[in-house]
Amino acid sequence: MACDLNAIINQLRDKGWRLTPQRQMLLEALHAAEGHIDAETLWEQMVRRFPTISLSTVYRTLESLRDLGAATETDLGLGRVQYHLASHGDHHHLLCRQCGVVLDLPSEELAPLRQRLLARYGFDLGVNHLALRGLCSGCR
Amino acid sequence: MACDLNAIINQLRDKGWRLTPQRQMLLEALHAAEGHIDAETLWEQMVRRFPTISLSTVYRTLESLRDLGAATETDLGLGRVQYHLASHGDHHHLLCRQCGVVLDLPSEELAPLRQRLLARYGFDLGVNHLALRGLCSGCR
DNA sequence: TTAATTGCAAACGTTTTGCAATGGT
DNA sequence: ACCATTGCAAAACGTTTGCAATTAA
Repeated sequence: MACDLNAIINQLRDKGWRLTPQRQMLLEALHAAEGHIDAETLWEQMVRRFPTISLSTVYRTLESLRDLGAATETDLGLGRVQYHLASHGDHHHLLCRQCGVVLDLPSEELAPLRQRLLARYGFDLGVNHLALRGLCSGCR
Repeated sequence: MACDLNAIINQLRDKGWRLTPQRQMLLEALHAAEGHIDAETLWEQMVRRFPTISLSTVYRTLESLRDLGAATETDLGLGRVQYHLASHGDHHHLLCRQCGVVLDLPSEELAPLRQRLLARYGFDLGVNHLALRGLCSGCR
């Protein structure tokens, strides 16, 4: 909610961020998305209320949010890279190859796999961003 | 080996495929790659022996091999989509976010996770193509 | 005041497409 | 001979960048 966003904004300000109307609106739209959203869709939503905002500003703002740790970037292998607020927490994605729906999967669900990959392959699986493709319950 | 490739070629021919020199060479190069390779790298290898081959032919041939089930397409979230022969078998990919190395992971390693996702989310995880990002043993 | 940020337009890298010419079957 | 396939050039796509103008601090 609002307090959530204000906390994020204050953190960003502490890191020297300038809060422009464009950035404020982008944060609101990103928060309202309540999940992953791509740069162009975000821009389409913002341009309705702020007709002069440019797509490059959206891209640059998302990049900067990512660098500051406030947003997370996920390439699900669809055409466009997805973003969400880091405050949404670590999670992976279940991606239906039929209908395209994207479900969030809590990080903990992959704990056993992480342990196994570490023990057997010395591979330290990331706790975020994974795109697991398959068929959702509706499409099976 | 050769018999492997010939079997594939015969299968494709049965489906009405025309075996052009370009296609034969692409299949050889794809086989020689012994793993994932992207369209442009494939083209760079082929153009040395066949200077007039075009990149669009490589793309179109890979697309057609994919549609016929002879090749598998994997978007690892790197810039370029990767391909390998379907005869290489089902497997997933461990992708190091540091050094970029890609390790193959047998499908069976994900069997427990598949069962769990099916039971808990009704989600039928695919047996192929998964890109699991993390850190390889060398980079940890 | 001044350095960060913006909008625009142009560039980028990968992939796709239209079309006339070529070549397997 | 026929139609799938090819090479070329151009377009499409998502994304990044250079630059002069603007603006939050």
